[in-house]
Amino acid sequence: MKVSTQTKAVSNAASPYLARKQSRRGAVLSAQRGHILSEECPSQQVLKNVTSRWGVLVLIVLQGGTHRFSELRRSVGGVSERMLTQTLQRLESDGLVHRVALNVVPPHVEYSLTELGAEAAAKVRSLADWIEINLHRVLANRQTGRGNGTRPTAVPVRQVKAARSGNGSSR
Amino acid sequence: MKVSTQTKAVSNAASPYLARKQSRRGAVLSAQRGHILSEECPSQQVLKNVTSRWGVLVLIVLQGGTHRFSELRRSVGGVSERMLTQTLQRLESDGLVHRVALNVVPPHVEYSLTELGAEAAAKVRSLADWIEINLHRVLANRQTGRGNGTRPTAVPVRQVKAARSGNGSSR
DNA sequence: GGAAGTACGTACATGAAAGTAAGTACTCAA
DNA sequence: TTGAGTACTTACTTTCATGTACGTACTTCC
Repeated sequence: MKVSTQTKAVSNAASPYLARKQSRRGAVLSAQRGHILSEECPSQQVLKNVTSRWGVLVLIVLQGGTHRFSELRRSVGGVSERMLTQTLQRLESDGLVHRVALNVVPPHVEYSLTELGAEAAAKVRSLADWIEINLHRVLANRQTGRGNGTRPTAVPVRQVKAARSGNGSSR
Repeated sequence: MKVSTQTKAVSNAASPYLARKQSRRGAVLSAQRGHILSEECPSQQVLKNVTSRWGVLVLIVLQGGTHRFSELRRSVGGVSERMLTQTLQRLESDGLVHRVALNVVPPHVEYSLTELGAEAAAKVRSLADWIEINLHRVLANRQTGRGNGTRPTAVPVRQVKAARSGNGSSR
């Protein structure tokens, strides 16, 4: 019953999407790039885990070094224990986070980034940094109320007979 | 509460989260970084728009140049018209995407990245590229079934009396 | 002359993500 | 002796994202 196919259904077919990319980078990348754009490509799942609401924040915090579960909970702000657990488990199963449970009675678990995780975290943080730095530019845009100016609500055009859209505009 | 503070509640208070970061970067960044980690910081909303399932893909496609709505729909693979519209509108209101509607009868609308959007798209793509290139490493991890090895399901420790967790582990 | 294409808007349905609350087995400080 | 802290799990609920379907005002293709 709805096994939350999240972390599942990926382990089997680990083939068609792993096309060798290093062969002729640059060219292929901008031309076809059929991987992440095609649905059901496992990379979309990884992307989701990494860019999920809490995933991003956890990766950023862990960039600062090893943290205990409760430290993470306090650092992130707003996470519920349930969500933090789930996020960490997904990141762990993707090999981005390393978990070490000390076998003591008041539970003590330490989380840190793996090599893989450190690389991903760097990318994620780069994005986050950009957003924080440019936030004012984005907010400025929102206030000027773009997004509904030219929008014609329905199709109010009436006497403007078609202009034959026979131009390739792009590509 | 529960005003669906999503797209709202951002326009007014555009202040406490816009702390000047450029002043003493590096240092502050790794030390406090209170912005994206604190809930209700508008940057989380921007992050969500940019890293949403379709947001990422649209940005990547638009990096290839101007596209019409229908071109985007075909390029992305799996998007419904509704979702594409919504995604584009959010990106537009964030000032990342520019929309030009030609006033002709078979509707013709062109979407392109703004300067701001191009910067964001570069970051996003960097992440996406990393994921595609390292996908095999992640998938390899999943198959070895990490994530439940050391996990003690409940609290099976019994005779291991507390080891005084009085260490600062990190930070 | 009916079908398909265009770029949406809107209503409804579903499924996934997230929150809430409680339980666990034990320790330590008050 | 009560309360808080630890690192979770499980069950249940709510919120949100997304999908599906249909309408539109017109044109072009078959």
